[in-house]
Formats: sequence, structure tokens, C-alpha cells
Amino acid sequence: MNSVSIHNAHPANDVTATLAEHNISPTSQRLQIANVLLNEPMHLSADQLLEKLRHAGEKVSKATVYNTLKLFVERGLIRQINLDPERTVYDSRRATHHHFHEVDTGTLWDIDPDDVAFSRLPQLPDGMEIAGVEVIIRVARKVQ
Amino acid sequence: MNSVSIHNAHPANDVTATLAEHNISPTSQRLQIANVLLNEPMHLSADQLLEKLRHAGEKVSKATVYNTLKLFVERGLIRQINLDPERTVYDSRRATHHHFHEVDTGTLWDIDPDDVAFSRLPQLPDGMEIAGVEVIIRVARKVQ
DNA sequence: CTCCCTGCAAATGCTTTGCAACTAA
DNA sequence: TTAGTTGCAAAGCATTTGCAGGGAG
Repeated sequence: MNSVSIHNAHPANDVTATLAEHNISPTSQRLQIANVLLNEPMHLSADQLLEKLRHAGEKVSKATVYNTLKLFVERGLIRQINLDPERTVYDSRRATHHHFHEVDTGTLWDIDPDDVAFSRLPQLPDGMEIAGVEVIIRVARKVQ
Repeated sequence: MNSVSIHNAHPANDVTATLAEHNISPTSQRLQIANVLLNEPMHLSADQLLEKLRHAGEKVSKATVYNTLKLFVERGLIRQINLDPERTVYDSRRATHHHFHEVDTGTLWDIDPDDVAFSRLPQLPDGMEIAGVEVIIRVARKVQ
């Protein structure tokens, strides 16, 4: 598959290949970040990601985390979600999907795209085409 | 400024009443801001709003605009929409409705709630109830 | 050697806050 | 008088950028 000899606990080959598919050269930091994000679908802020990496003993700077996330978003590797101004979150599930958003805590859950279907959608503005449809279901803890 | 009762071209009484309904005392600045936002449904950032007010010859400070918008949101008078971190937008249509979002320019259009209907929605997480459903249709200019 | 990447620190830009002056009742 | 508001300037914070040092080939 590849001639690079990276041997860590994670299926790094997949990640390296994924980076390559998106024209991203696989530096050590990028692999670390991609491993965290891509191994399981998750929503993380830049700071949460940094903390997770540091916790795992990785050596990454804040600037590199930001720059790398920005690069990944530009290259379509991850999605950027903006719930509120102090909370930019990155979503490693590339396929379009939807979200539950718990209003009080800001927690996000994924909604499988198959669990949402429309029986009616509006006409598009002239000369425009759909780039994506996103549904956010805001939920709150039920008061008894 | 002036102790004169308010007599402008707009239906200020409605606005005053609306503020009252939301437990907001009708100061001069709040009336100015509410007039801009409530007279017609619109999406504005804090800065756009400030510029609009200044253009209209109103005397409002930036801090007051921010504080007032925050107050209005807390009191449920307007909604806050977060497109991306440097672009918090305020929406004066209180009823739930949906949006077209032009990706390139960040422009928003309203979608009438009647123009969207679901034939399937996911099961809610345990103990949660729906606080609102929001659909964002991202659109891009068609390339010929 | 050369190119690209990293990381520190400084810069940026939106938003909030401290606080003194002010206003309406 | 008194409670609530305003506005300036300063502070806060997430994110970006400048630039020197570093690593891979």
C-alpha cells in the first residue's frame, strides 16, 4: 500500500492515505491530529483537541492545531460547525448529516441522514444550486 | 437629548409595546435599535446595525449596541444566528423559520416555515424535548 | 541546500466589562 | 434621590500571522 514505515497503535496507514487523498502531506503533527479526529466521529473544539493531544503526550502547539484544522477544513477533510461565537467545533464526519443540539450545554449529537426526510422544500433562489442541507434539532431537558 | 414624546415615521407604539411585553424598558437607544430590527424582518450583524443607526443620524455607542442586542436575545425579542465566528447575525423574526445561506458571501434569506415539511424525523434522546427545528439550505451560485 | 512545517509571541478583531457621567421618575 | 442606562476605554478571548528555527529529502 505505502512505502512509509509508520508503526503506531493506530491504523495510521488509513490516515496517511486519507491525508494524501486530500493533498495534505503527512507530517507528524498532522497525523496526530488526524488520528484523533478520524478514528471515531467526534465533535471537538480546537482547545479540546489540543488538550486531548497534550493528554496523550503529544507535542503540538496551539498555533499548529489551529492551522491544521483550518487546512483540513479547506481540503474538505472535516467540517466546521458554528454553534455560538465562542464555540467553533470541528466535525470529522464528512458525509452530510444532521445534529441534535442541546441548548443548555451546547452538546451535539449526530443524526443519521437516513433519519431525516423532507416532504417539502422551498424553491431555490434564481441561479443558485443546493450545496447542502443541514438540520439542527434543538433539544432541551424535559421538565417534569 | 429631548424630553419630547416620540413622534417619528414608524409605528413606535408597537415597538414600545413589544419591548414592554418582553420586560424591556423603552429607552431612546433601545427604541432606535428595535425600530431598525423589528420594522422589517432582517439579518444584521452588530456592526451593520451600528452603521445603519449612525447613518440615520442616531447617537449610539458600540457598547450599547452589543449590550442591547444581548438583552434582546435574552428576552426572546430576536434570535442570534452564528454562521461563522466572525459573523454573529441577529434575526428579528421571532417565529421559527429556516434559512438559505449563500456560502460564498454569507448572505441569508428567510425560508417560510410552510415551505419545509418533514416526512421523517429521528427519535429524540431520552428525556429531551424539541425546542426548535432549524433547516439551513446552503446554496451556491450555479456555474454555467 | 531548499522547501515546507512548527511554534512562540505578537497582532487582530469581535465582544464584554469597569466605571464614571447621566437621565428619567 | 435612586435605580437603571449609556459610552468610553480597557480588558478578554478565540483565532491568525510574522518570523526564526528545524526537519525531511
